[in-house]
Amino acid sequence: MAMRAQRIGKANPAEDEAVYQAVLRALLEGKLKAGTKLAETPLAAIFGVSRERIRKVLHRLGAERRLEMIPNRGARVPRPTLDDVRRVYEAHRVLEAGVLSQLVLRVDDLLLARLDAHLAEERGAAQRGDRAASVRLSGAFHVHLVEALGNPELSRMLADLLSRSSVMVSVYEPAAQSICAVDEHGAIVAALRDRDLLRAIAVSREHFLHVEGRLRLDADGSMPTEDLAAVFAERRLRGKVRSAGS
Amino acid sequence: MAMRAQRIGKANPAEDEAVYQAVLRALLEGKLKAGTKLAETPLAAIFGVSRERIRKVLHRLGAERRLEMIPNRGARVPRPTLDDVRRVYEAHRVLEAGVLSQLVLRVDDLLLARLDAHLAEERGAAQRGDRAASVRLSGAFHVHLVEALGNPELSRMLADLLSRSSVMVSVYEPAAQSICAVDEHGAIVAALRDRDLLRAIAVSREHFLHVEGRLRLDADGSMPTEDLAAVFAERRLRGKVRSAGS
DNA sequence: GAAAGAAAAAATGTGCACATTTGGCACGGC
DNA sequence: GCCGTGCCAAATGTGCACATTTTTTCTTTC
Repeated sequence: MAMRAQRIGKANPAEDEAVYQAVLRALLEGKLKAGTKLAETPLAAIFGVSRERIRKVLHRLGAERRLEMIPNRGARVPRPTLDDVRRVYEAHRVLEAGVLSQLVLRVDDLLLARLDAHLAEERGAAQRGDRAASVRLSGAFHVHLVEALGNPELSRMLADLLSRSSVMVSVYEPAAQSICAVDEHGAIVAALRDRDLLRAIAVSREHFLHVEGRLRLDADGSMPTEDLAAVFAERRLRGKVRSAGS
Repeated sequence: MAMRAQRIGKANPAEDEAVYQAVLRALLEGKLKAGTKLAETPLAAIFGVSRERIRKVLHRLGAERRLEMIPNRGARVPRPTLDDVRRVYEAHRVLEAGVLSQLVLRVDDLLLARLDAHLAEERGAAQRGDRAASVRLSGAFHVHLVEALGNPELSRMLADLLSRSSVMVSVYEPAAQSICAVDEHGAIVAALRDRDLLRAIAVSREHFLHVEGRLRLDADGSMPTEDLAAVFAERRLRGKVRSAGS
């Protein structure tokens, strides 16, 4: 050893993931407003990692359609149109209808019991007025439905749609994050219990249309950019910003 | 100038896509058998491009789940288990059920006419004994169904599943590529014409189960590797293999 | 004064050199 | 004879320097 002083940031296999998670969480939490430019150099300075690492993460997020990549022009937080959001919602609706059609063939008491337990949790959170838990559980209900099929492909497809729609919703539903009504979830479970596929699909469809109906275009004029350093302030890696040239 | 001799291949924006398409087509055509190691250095030599470019393409294919990436160990053509294939088929089945549930609400004469025309094409190909056309049209039927919804999200999800399943099928259904029976497709259209969702879903489900039933595990012992240079022989870029260090 | 052009600045894309990790192979001990 | 240990070769991962493209800004001209 003693061959080299200190290597600032070589071979840190977990760093990619850390940066990825940081940006992703900022996106999911709505900290990054639509239209924000995510330049490589500033981000590298903010996180204290090399530009190549930022670059890799940005392209990965672009491949996942979470960022809009334009060749030679970098990454931006997408500014979805209302139609874009509707399409994602419709995809979710269609996927859930398919899931129900499969699920109705294999409902058993165990599954129904689990769903009932989840509904109870949701009701509890709603009665407590715990908004954060309500939002979380509300999304989790649909995840539960898919995972009951035990098909990773389908679970991943839904997770993709969910995370993208939650990002989009932050544009169009600024203050009040969408909460699915517990009763509507209960109606889906009830239809499943009766093995009534047509009713389950109809209820699920109504449910989604109900949520979609709440979307508003008003927040479209949200400020396009902001201060990136502030957004990632507490997420910076390595404590300091690297010797940083100067 | 004269600062540097000749820059072999800098700034060739279409090269990424060319390599990507070449590897992807080799995968779809079954030229690359399951388990084949795709090392960066040999591929770079074969295509006559830099290793970074190969690297980027390989990682992209990995993100699309078309290659299996293991950190520090490179890329391999995935060796799907029979369960993996079944899961992809099930996902396709579930997605189509959802599509039908949406489609049944908006069938019109134009859509029915288009589907009928497609069925006629399929029958024609079958009667002519044109196997290649049959396979192509058979897959296209399901694409038609999704695209009737006009939702790019859903179309992309299906395209992903289709391309992955066709790769997988090449492992488990070596000689006879799966051809959907035209009659079964016709039954789906008939159910749509009657606006009978339950029947449409049931028929579609039967159809997929029928195709799945044909899968065989026999080809699992397919030779794990092969000669990469031969596979990509006609796809090489730049004619020659680069001045190559000397 | 405004529009068009050119030069400069900034940001993205790429090849290369090198670090790191992995896998194989030989050697030696039990 | 077999297993553990340690080196060696090969393949992957990463930072950096530089090329290219884009954007900004300053200058010039009508």
